[in-house]
Amino acid sequence: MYNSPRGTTDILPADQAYWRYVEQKAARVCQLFGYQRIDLPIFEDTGLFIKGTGETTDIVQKEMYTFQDLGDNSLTLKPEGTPSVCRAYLEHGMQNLPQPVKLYYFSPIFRYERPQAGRYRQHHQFGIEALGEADAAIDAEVINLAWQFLGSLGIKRFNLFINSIGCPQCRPTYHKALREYYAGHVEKLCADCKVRLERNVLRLLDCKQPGCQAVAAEAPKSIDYLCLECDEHFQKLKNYLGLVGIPFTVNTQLVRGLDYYARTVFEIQPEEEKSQSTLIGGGRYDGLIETIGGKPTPGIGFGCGFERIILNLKKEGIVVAPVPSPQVFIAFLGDNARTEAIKLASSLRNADIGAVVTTSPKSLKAQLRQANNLGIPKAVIIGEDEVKAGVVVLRDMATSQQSTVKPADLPGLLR
RNA sequence: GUGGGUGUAGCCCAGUGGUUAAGGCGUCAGGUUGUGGCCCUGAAGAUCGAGGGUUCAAUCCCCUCCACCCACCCCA
Repeated sequence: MYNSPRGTTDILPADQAYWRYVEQKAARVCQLFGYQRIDLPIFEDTGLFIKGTGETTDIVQKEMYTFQDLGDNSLTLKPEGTPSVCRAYLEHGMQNLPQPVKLYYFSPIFRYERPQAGRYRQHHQFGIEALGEADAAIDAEVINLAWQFLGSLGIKRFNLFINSIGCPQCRPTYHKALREYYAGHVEKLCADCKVRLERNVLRLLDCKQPGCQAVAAEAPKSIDYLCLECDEHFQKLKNYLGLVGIPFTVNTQLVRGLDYYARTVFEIQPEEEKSQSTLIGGGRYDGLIETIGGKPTPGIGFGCGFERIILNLKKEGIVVAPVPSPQVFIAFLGDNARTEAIKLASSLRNADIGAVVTTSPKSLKAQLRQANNLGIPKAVIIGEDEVKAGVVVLRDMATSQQSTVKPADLPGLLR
């Protein structure tokens, strides 16, 4: 016996309605905002992530599924979507398209992590990216799209948090201030944070240890150190969000784990926050495309985990429409009827009507039970008498009403 | 990677150091001759997560491993 690999799950027929629902809502909201679908490979050259995602990130340092293929190339199963999209943007000369280029994707994502509720080694993301536009209006649009998406799913309680972490011009000043501040409080920090102080000061801000939180609460805030341009950008973003009526909270301790973020970062959380609860996370990555070999090009986007969305749909008791059943079940009695049943099913399908026939002969009782269990609304019954008369019996499963009809009339009656 | 909890049929679960491991849901089949959903009856389905150990004997005790859940970490 084999099990699915650790941290992976099978998406069974019983759950498909949720997946299709989320996918359809996502595609619809993207269409409403003018974002176009792009599908990308699930593995990429390892270097793309080392450079793009960033060498110091946890993702690159300890979570990638990296392997050599038979041609001795180092490949990596996508640990996130953004670098792939940027690679495709460059590879296909999308700088020459009207800017911004607005894309969305669905992709499995692979990270070697310890599985937990809402955290998997293979999960599925819906993501969008807007490339080639620096104006804060696009930041607001991306956030707006995320907001509308959650709303369209019927999820009621969620909150938006935003922050600005500055740009390469102003961030050094802030980092310096942060380091100086923390230098005075080293003794109060947890072991992890002492390491972070050396490696990635920003991360100190979102440590969950009570001692560290107390220190972080008093720490200098990035928004107080923004350069003129970054500050203006952040003010504009807030204005645009107000314009479309999206409530937000500025969380000055919001930092994201990827190296490439600049200026805007944001997260959407369900109201009752738990440890693996972030529904949507994103931000601006103006340096990324240059890092992977393009001309300096601004970009912003977000990622959204299907599994967590569906967890919340279920938690909020949102009922989704089931994947529709075929319209008709064809029951037969005897070999001659069987022949007719198979031919009839085929011709109904050609007329775009879903039809199911029992594959091995069974009692009529068993066949109707099967129809019932499949949720099929109509049954056609063919016995020897019907074959002789060239008719069939049409039964409505909900009302139990039956009538004798000509096979040729069925498409009209069933459609 | 660290710590804690759990692991009995497809699902939910009872149970015991020793003859055929209980029940519910679901599945399948019957309840007379060609009719589903309710009800009744019956059947199939479990090497009691895996491996090792203790014991005359282990699903139950011990160890290891694996998986899932929870927290840390990280993130979607």
